[in-house]
Amino acid sequence: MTNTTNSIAPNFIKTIVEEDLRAGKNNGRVTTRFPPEPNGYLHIGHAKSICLNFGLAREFSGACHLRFDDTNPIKEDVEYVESIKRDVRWLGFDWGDNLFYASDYFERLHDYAQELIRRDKAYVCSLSAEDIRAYRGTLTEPGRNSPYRDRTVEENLDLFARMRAGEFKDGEHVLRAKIDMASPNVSLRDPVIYRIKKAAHHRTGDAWCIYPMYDFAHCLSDSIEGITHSICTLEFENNRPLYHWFLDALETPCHPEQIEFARLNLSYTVLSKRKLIQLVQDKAVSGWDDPRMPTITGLRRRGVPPEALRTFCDRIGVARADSLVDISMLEHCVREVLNARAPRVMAVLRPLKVIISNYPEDQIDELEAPLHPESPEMGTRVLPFGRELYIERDDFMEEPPKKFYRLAPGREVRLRYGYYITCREVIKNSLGEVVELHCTYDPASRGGGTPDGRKVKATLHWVCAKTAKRATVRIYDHLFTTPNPNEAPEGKDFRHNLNPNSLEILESCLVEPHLAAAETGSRWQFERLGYFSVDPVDSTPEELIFNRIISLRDSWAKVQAAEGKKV
RNA sequence: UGGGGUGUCGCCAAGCGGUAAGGCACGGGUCUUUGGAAUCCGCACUCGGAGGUUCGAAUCCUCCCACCCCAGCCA
Repeated sequence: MTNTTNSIAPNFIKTIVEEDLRAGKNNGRVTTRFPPEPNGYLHIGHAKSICLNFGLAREFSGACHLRFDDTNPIKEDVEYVESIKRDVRWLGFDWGDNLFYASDYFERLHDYAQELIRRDKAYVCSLSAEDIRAYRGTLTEPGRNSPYRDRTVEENLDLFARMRAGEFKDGEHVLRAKIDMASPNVSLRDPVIYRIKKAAHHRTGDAWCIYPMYDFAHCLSDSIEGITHSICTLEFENNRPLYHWFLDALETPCHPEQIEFARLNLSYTVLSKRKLIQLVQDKAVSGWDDPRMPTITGLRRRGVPPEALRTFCDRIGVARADSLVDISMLEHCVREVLNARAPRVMAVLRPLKVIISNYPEDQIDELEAPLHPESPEMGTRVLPFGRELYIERDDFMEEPPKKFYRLAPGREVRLRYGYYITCREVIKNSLGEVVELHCTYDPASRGGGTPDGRKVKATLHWVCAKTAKRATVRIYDHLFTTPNPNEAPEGKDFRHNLNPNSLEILESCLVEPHLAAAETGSRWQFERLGYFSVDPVDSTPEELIFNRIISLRDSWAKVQAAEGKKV
């Protein structure tokens, strides 16, 4: 079940940490960091990294820093830093006092850059962006040295100072590390480490007009913070030699180890900030917190409990092979925690009126029903029963196929925690549509049992017409129709695979009165249907709006699908 | 076609020379006042392929194949 041992599942990174500890490395200290760039909202792929980094720190009594990698002011914004902090906290992790920003190190980073110049390991290059690209060579051909590569230390120092002073326009000069233009690893071909960007930074304002690049800032920030294990995703593997090059070229507080793992891919969705931001901008979704989004904020609004995300991250493991995790794995984790915790109530999404013809006109029977049959300590609620009820349209069929064992003409079923009813008459409108059922009930079956012990095949959920409350229910489906949305036909992109039916809004739902007091964000199981939560943004006590978090497993749907296939 | 990686069940993933864990999915049984839950059973003679080393190989060696990453003044 749930991982209560406070330890993360074994994986190769944990093994490395354990070996380092055994070898006495870093004086037995473990310090990790989660280093997001504040240029978008966090998604479930980040949750994997958060659980790994914070989980490691927790397990080995170390620390995990939250550090914003804010070296590109053009893309970044405080809105994102606030959302990231909120999401990490919501996931259940605490960075304590260890909240940092790469921008806090700008002065020190600048000093390191000057030192690199003094050691003749960096130079100011005045090639245009296009020329730098041309000089870099290709994957199969080496690059050529920049004509500015041999500037003197003094000249470089002077030029770099003037870059900082704002004497040049964007792109006029850059500072480059002097490494090897012939390296088969392209990232070592004199990478740019500082560029001029006359842009206001969300934290440093206009104090700077030169900003460090990732490769330079990241390893040094790690070192400044005393990080022991710098965990990142596989696409940074080519940058690892560079990570070490800077730390070896300078005198730094410590030399962390960079370890890469495979990023998460989830079926039927996309996990890339670029693509997610596109969905938001295109208005394909209502925003970053649209309950269909794989963002942390979207999942939270949907009603997914943070614990489900944690167990999910634990179960998918951490490895180096590219993979596409089946979304059913996530769905299983969500159902697992909700099954244990969500109180049970009844709601009818597509109502069909039922008249109990032998039930007294104005009588309301107040039944008592458990909020969770397997956890009696969760208490009970009062369930009113009257002459006029509503059941789910799908629970009645005039001409039932063999495997359908719900209500049908002449058939007897149980109303959950209510009575046994038998369908006597089907009322239709002029179009031939079923609009009402006349049934009779067995007064001896109150509560759902019967003295003679006779069995019924089905138990239906229902709601009492007189006391039910109207509600809107939003049914969510996968955002994309294909397991890997990135595989689109020629000339199309991932948006081609968007599911046009990912949201269905049902506005004439009826819920039992107990739900009238449902709190914002509270999660419920609507019996036989699924788990639902009160939408934190749009729901009001007068106008209840529920989000379907996830359906219940539905073996009847499987039967139908199988029958459909046979035909 | 340079360099760096990865290939174990439909999907994740353990395994690190001693004869293939676990989870999801799937199929079946039991139980059931949710066609839910719970529970039981089944589900890789085989580890990308071909050779080789060894008493013994998913694990070691050789070659081959497939896929991913890298040519931002993004991270």
